[in-house]
Amino acid sequence: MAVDPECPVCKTADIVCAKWTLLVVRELDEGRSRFCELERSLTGISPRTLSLRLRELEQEGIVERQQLPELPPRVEYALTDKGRALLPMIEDMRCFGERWLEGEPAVSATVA
Amino acid sequence: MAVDPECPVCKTADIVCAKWTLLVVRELDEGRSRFCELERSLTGISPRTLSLRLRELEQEGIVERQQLPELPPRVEYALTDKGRALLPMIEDMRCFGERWLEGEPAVSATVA
DNA sequence: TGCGGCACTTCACTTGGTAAAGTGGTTGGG
DNA sequence: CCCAACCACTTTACCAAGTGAAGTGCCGCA
Repeated sequence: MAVDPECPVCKTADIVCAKWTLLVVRELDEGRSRFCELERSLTGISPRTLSLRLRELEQEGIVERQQLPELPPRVEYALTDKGRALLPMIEDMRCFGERWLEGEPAVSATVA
Repeated sequence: MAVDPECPVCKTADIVCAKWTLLVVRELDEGRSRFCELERSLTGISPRTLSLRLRELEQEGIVERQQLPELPPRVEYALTDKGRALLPMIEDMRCFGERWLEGEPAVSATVA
């Protein structure tokens, strides 16, 4: 997926532009969470995609996977500092969406 | 591609997470540009993808397409205000990339 | 007159994401 | 005691997005 491995913007885009990535991060910002909890709050995500995304994010050091030593063994995911460094982007996107994408999906001019 | 049409973050992600989108925007922030110039500066993009992306971005009101009345008719693309509203995200991504993605693509721990 | 540039489009192919079902381990209920 | 359900995922088959290479129609220039 990489475009220019030298360019910080490209490298970041390669990570965060995979579908659901930012939503997973936003969800984990609410607090550590288990697989099935994420599955429930991210309505529409397939377990396969969630699984892939969590593994990628773990490899990138953006989320931390913790297998609790209980029985049955639950698994919890949490954001790392690196992961929290993605939050400003999400905030920018929220602002952009609220300011420029209100209601209609960019149909015609709202001139009047 | 849409996930939750009510959520500003999702709606924004649906636009900016298409491949090359942010790079096109960044390129146009350098000044208005023509199709083949974009093709040359965005090394690796296929003309099909560039064409699709420009059309989508035009529909969203993020870029402006201007057919100059010359012969042969050149076409120029430029950012709108809405398009410039995406620049903070790109800046965040650059920062993130520089701070957290230096050099290695997240191989192993840099603990020491 | 034919060569090259511009602004794309078309086509065949690969990759990424989805939906639905399945797996293996672990309780809890009848 | 055993069947159902829950958890944390995989597997499989499919569809959509992006790629690479080639092609199109228009033009100007030598």
